[in-house]
Amino acid sequence: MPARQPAPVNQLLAALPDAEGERLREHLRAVALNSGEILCEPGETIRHIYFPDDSLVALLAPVDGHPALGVALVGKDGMVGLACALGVGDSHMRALVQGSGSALRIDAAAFRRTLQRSPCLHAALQRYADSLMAQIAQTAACNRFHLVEARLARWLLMTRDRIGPDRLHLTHAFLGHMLGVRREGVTQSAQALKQRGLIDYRRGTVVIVDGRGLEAAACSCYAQLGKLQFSSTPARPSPGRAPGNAGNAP
Amino acid sequence: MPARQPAPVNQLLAALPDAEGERLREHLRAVALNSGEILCEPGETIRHIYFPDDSLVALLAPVDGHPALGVALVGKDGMVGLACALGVGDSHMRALVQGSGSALRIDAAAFRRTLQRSPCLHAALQRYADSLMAQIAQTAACNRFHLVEARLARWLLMTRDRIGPDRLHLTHAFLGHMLGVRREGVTQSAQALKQRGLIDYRRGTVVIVDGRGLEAAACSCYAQLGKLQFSSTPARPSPGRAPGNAGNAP
DNA sequence: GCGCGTATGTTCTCCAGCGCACAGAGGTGC
DNA sequence: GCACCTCTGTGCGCTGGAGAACATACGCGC
Repeated sequence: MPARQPAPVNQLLAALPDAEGERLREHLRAVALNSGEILCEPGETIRHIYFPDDSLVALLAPVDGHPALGVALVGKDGMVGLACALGVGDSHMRALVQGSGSALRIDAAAFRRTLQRSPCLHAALQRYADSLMAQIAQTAACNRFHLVEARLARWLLMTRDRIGPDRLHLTHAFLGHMLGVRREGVTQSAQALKQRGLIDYRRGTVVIVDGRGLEAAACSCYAQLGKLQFSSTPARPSPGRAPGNAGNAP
Repeated sequence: MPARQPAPVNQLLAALPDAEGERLREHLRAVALNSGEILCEPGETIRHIYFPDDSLVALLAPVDGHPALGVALVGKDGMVGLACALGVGDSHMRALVQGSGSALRIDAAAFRRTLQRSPCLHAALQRYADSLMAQIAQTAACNRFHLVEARLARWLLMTRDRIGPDRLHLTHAFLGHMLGVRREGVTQSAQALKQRGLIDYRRGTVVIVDGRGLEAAACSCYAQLGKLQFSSTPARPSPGRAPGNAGNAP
């Protein structure tokens, strides 16, 4: 079947009025992001802003000894380098490509200049900042209270929601880093989900078999965030709020 | 001894130029906040914005069964109701008063109107949003990796940094809610810190005896955030970055 | 179709923190 | 000074996940 046909385009950009969109697009350039690539390190000055299309970027919080913990996912619903939009030059987090794909990139300086003349973009990014904060806060609580299995299910669903297809390219070790647990813990939880027929996997690929079932296995944080995430960045400037899961029909 | 003498005033407001400050102050009204009071519930529309002076507000992330987890502290360095400043009407978090004291309050609608004519305030709030996000992300990682004792030390230090005096009014049970652990766990960790002469406590009051020692007992997240927190909202527009612990001399 | 690197499976011990139940010990109000 | 309530101390057994050390299995490249 032909994947990636619906031309997944970044929702923040898609929602812009023509004039602003045009102005921004002059500086945007399509780039390919490869899984494992690091776009930004904590403490580093932000040089580029990324608007993912079908790529997926994880935001990681650094901790002394440990490998950094995944606190948020940025896909076509968001952007990487938000701090720059908020007037802060340095990033506080590591931005790591979790899913290969394309994104639109813009130089930080050009972005800042353009942003000053783009009230709609500015407003959208502020709303996005709010939703990202909610996502991070929820993740904080989730990491504290929920078991690995539920958190794994949540992360898989969040990944799928942002890239589209049910086939994800992820290893257990990678997921372990995101969730802040050992690789073995991921393997065990994944096995449990597999045995229940919710997912399948094999050497670096995870397939979501039963999305509804996986949602049931995930912690309540998933439903909680689903609501927030999509209502804050509606693709169309229509009045009503979009329902939680749009475009994820089997 | 006369506490609260140095007239602690909210730093976000103090940094405003006269014109903007004046305009905002017309709508601000001093209110007393009492420990345990809830200023905002998740999902609720934000009605008032608070700029704490010597009061202290904790932001909590809600989770299904559990009591909500503390993800950030807002004192004289910040504001409660940030979502409103970002153009979002509803809060995603619970705002719970952790330390009694005074704050300046403004009606959400009036705040929004004033904000449109206050570029400096607007810029400051965007930077604050960024720093708050960093704080929440760090807390997420901290909760995942660090032991209760270190996290307790961090929370106490963060509390002190925002209210000034070394005497904090907190029960073990309350701290347990903030840290997402049992009250007994707090008791044990607090005992350990007490035996090492770092803190003392007794029936709802914690005293920081050895601040430097407590910093050593806290996890690296404290130092990490100290840098971020205070550099992003400097009280004076002087060039250099403020060092981590300013104004906490005994 | 062979070999090697990477991904996954398995087992064991250890421990921080949970849940529960109850025992003091300060304060407050009458 | 008595009753009462809230805060703190302590002792269980239990378990999710950490750490570590392997065994297997898949698949790419040559």
